[in-house]
Amino acid sequence: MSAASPSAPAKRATARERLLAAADELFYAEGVHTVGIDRIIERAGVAKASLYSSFGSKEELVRAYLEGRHEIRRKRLLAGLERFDNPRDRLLGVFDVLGELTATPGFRGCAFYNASAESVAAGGAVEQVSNANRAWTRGLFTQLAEDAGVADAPALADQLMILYDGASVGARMDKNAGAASLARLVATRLVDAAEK
Amino acid sequence: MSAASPSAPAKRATARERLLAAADELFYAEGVHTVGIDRIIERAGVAKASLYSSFGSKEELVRAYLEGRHEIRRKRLLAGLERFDNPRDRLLGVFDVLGELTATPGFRGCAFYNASAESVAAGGAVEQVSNANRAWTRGLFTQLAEDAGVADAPALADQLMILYDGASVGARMDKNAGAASLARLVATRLVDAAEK
DNA sequence: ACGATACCAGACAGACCTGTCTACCCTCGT
DNA sequence: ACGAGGGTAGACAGGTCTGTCTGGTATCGT
Repeated sequence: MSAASPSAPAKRATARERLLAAADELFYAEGVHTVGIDRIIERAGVAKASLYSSFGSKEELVRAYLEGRHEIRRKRLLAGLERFDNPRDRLLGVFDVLGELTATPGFRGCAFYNASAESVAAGGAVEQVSNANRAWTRGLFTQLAEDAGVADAPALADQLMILYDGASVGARMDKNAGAASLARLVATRLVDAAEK
Repeated sequence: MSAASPSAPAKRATARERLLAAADELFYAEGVHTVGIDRIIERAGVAKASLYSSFGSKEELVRAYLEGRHEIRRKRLLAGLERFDNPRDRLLGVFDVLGELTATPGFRGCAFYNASAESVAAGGAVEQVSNANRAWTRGLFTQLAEDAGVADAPALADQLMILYDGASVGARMDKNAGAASLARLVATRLVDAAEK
């Protein structure tokens, strides 16, 4: 644990990277508010001064954590959608990717909603990144719906957002990884009805 | 309970009641973790000792807060459904009641999910009450679906749960009170498909 | 009248929180 | 060779948190 990576020739990750990795794990698993600075620097094996020289404050670390989550999510979704070879499957494929995500062991719901539920500040970092993340998702649904030849793509996107959010909540609260495939089923009907 | 009228000679609410009322407002508006004991006793106009003699710990106060929310929700839903005179409208009416709720000024999402997002303890009070609340909701959907003559009522209930959760999340995160009526629209299709 | 009960006000302990600061160390690029 | 930058270790300040405890007050049933 304290030793460097066994075979990696590369230098040890920078303090900022280790900090971000530790924050990602702890914040997501236990909540932004519950996890203190000390826990993070301990896991990262980093001095407290490094945290503050890298991020400036806890809130900025939280922002960086959420921005990282957003980026990862974006990449995973886009990469996961590549396996489908037609627009309709790509649109519904969002729910397949969600299904894989909710089935992973550490799944604990949407990082943005969770952070938002804890945050006090109205226009703070959490809200900003959350809004950006949701706008991106809505845009993705809209684009995929358009590609699939749906007449009113934004309207369908709004419906799919509800299903997506609902499946995420269901998977977390009921510990039911099947929620996403159920949402996919419903989504299929909506897409069928909206197509053509 | 028709509450104490402002001019009534009735005695002041008991310390426990005022505590619970203060906890309900503050915990829901700002989060369980963010709001400290001192804030609650100040708003309730109560001594700290009264809180601890009434509830024993903050966690038990949180449990009482959520149990109160569950009870209120149960009553509002059942009362709100009485206006409908046929089973199908009652089933869909759940989304009408949700729509009214999400349109109220202080709406901040599902109290149970919010508390759960903040809580650390795996089998703690929050999880217990949340599970009971979700089980009740699922049972309500199932019963109403059965009343409406749906063949596989539990299956439809699971789908409606996703829509319900999704609308709640959408209303909170996007500050969009229209999410519930959109969910109702989708629910209508599902019910139509499931009927007979 | 009297004791029980419920309550209020606030000091206090001990833990934990964020954020700052000093002091030292190690490894680069030049 | 050497200085700068990035990093470590940890003390410290000033708050806030939960929970306990003492002591005083008001209202009730009997």
